[in-house]
Amino acid sequence: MQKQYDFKKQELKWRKFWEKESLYKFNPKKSGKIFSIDTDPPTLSGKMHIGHVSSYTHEDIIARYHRMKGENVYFPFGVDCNGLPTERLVESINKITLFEIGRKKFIQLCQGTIKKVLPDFIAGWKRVGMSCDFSNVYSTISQEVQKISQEYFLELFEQNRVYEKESPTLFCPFCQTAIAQAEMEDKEKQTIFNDIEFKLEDGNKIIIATTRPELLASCVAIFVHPKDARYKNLIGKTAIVPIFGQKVKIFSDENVDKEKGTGIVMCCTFGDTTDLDWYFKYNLPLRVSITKQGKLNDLAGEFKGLPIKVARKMIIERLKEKGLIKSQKNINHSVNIHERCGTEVEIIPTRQWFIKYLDLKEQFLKQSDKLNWYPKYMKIRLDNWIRGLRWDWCVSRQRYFGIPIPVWYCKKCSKIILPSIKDLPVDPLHSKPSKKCSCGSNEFIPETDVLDTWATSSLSPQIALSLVKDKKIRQKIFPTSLRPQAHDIINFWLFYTLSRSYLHFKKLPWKDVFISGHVLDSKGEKMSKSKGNAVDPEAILEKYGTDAVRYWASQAGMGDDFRFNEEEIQQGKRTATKIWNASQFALMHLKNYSYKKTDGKLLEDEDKWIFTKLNQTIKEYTDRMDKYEYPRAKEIIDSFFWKDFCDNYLEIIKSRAYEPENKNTLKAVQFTIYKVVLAILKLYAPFMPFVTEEVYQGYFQKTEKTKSIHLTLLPVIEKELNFPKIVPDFELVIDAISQIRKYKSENRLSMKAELESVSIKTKDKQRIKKYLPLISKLMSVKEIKLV
RNA sequence: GGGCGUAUGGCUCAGUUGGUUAGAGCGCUAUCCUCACACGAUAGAGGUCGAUGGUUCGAGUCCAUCUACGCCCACCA
Repeated sequence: MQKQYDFKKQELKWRKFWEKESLYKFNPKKSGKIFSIDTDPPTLSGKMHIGHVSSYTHEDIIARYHRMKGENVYFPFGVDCNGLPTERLVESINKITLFEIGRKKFIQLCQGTIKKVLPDFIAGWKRVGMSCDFSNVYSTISQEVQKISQEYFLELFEQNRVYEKESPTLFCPFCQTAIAQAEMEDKEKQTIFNDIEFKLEDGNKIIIATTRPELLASCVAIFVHPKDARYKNLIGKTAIVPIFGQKVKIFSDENVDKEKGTGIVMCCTFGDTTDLDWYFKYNLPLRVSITKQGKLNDLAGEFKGLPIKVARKMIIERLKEKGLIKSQKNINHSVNIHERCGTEVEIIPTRQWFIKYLDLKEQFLKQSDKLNWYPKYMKIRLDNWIRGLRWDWCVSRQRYFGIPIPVWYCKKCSKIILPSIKDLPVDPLHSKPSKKCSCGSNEFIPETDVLDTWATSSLSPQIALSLVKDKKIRQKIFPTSLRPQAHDIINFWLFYTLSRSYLHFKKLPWKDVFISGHVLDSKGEKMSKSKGNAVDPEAILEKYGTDAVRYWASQAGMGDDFRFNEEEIQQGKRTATKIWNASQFALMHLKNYSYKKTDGKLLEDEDKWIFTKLNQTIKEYTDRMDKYEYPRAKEIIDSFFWKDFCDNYLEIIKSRAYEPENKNTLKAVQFTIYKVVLAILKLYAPFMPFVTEEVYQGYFQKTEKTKSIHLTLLPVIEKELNFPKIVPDFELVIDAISQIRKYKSENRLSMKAELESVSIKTKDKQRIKKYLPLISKLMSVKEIKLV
């Protein structure tokens, strides 16, 4: 008999089988409650990482569980091919830059490259055993999705929720695009804190500390703290900015930190978000001295054209020449960088499109209240984020590869022209409005900006829905039952989807939200390519098999970051092997058995005991799974399978199975094995879909008829097979066996060594009596004395 | 600075509404090649539950304070 379960062969075999049979294809006609999942479309990147493996395993376990509960599971799959990450990928694969080949060619290249890499990319998700409907994968850049995204954009336009405005915007000079608040990250950087001397009109001098002297040309005001005794007399006076000479007023504001620098701060348009606040609060003049390219402009006079960092050096040099730098020190401070490229973010007034939602904070908070959060405490993160919002949602990006903003401007009267819905999707660059402008002009300027990726992925429930043709079913799918996602994008994807759903439907997009954590390295540190501690999922899957890796992943509870742990994967592999081995052994005794329900009446006490234990297991397992507590459910089935079934039940019934005293006792064993093994396989199936399928197909499929274990229903508690009274009696038996095992172990005897006589302690001499023959046979003891 | 979370044997984690000797797996030690499985079995050693104080007849489990770590947000002149 084969002693090793060959996972490699089996996993490939069953993956092919599932795909060929369209096992997970959504069937709108199937009866039963619909369980719909707003699957997170992974961002198209070269390869999946280990974090994907874990979070997608989590949602797949949930999906498989609900499918086996008899629900009609809608589990779509999509890939986010939109925007900057794809541009970057395409550039690196093709070893070109978009500037070299131009917009039109670049977009074509993107589309071509996506086609090429997508199948391999998706294959990763198939490999981890995802039970999505892969027959109908969406891409966020497809024509269909473009239509959806543009249509909802137009809807917001009609609601007066979309506007365009020249406004100070978070801008990435490297990516050449506006970005959203959520796209910023902090980074500690070393810089120089310069104490610079300013002259006052009255001839006095003040010292201002700044890390950004290159912005002197943009200085529009100076601030001190209203309660700073040192500078009370400065308030209201006028200072002269060195080098550039503009005169600026000195104000007082609570936001000034007295302890920082000299306690006097210059306000530039714009150095940071505080400057922005002051700009609006005190209605300060606008003096922009840096360009979108991150260079100084005309306002900077002789420094014009210099990149920010170079200009900083030059201006410091100039100040030094003039003796205006009083001191310098190195400090570490954190700056806002663009999370996609690491460039320091600037605030530059540009014309952008916004979705107006700042007025809806209260409503969003209410929506958050109504949502079922798993785990509960993640809600606070969203609420904090909503409360802290300061900007409307900037949805325009000055990028090439994305969904175009469906807008033209009349060349003559500048009016905004929208396409009609039936013409969507449109690319204003390559098409024209179907009608003349109301002013009579037939010439238009196309909008060249594209939509922010999140403006589209925030419609993921609608996108997923669009794959289903039947309208009635669509109504049942939305709001979806579940949104699974990781905690790092609560402020992005979760928030944006929730807000879009409110704007368009005044509804929650989902009933439940399930948040999963991150995978850390074995030391508990974040994995990253630069650190070199990232684990390659492919190598791990290759080494241990998918079931084993899923076993590891399923130890992470909701919301918890957890460590990569190769030992736990090994444990998963052992479990898969044990399932396979125990099944082979158990099923060996069913060779000439055909399952009959009436055999359930022939049960002996150990059979009744294992059935009762099974029922307890089913109950606890189901309770946990319903609350998305799959790690506990896994432990429950582990313990039942390994301890109760393998270590005890199978040992106890061996003699009955090998040398039965009569037909009935054998039938009872066979009946029990049949039902319990099948139940174990089913309970493990959401976690370890491959090995359970292998065993099911090798035996049970013939009798159960269902095409795959993954389409079967979970075992339920059968009243006629529940004998709670047996359990305490049998605990005595297990205890007695354990005592004899201990005696043999301590005396270095083999477990099969024969003993003349042994004494065991028991709580209840009367009740254990009837089991003494069983114990003595199992443990090869001639006489058992009760103490 | 605001918020959230976590701290239980060497490691990874359970411990539900406070109640008798704190659990599991891995690792470790010893024994057993027991006719499914040595990726196995049996047994054993090993924690007083981050710290301090409090509530209580009784606290890992509630309260307060503190410490360490992680994350989110703000600041970052």
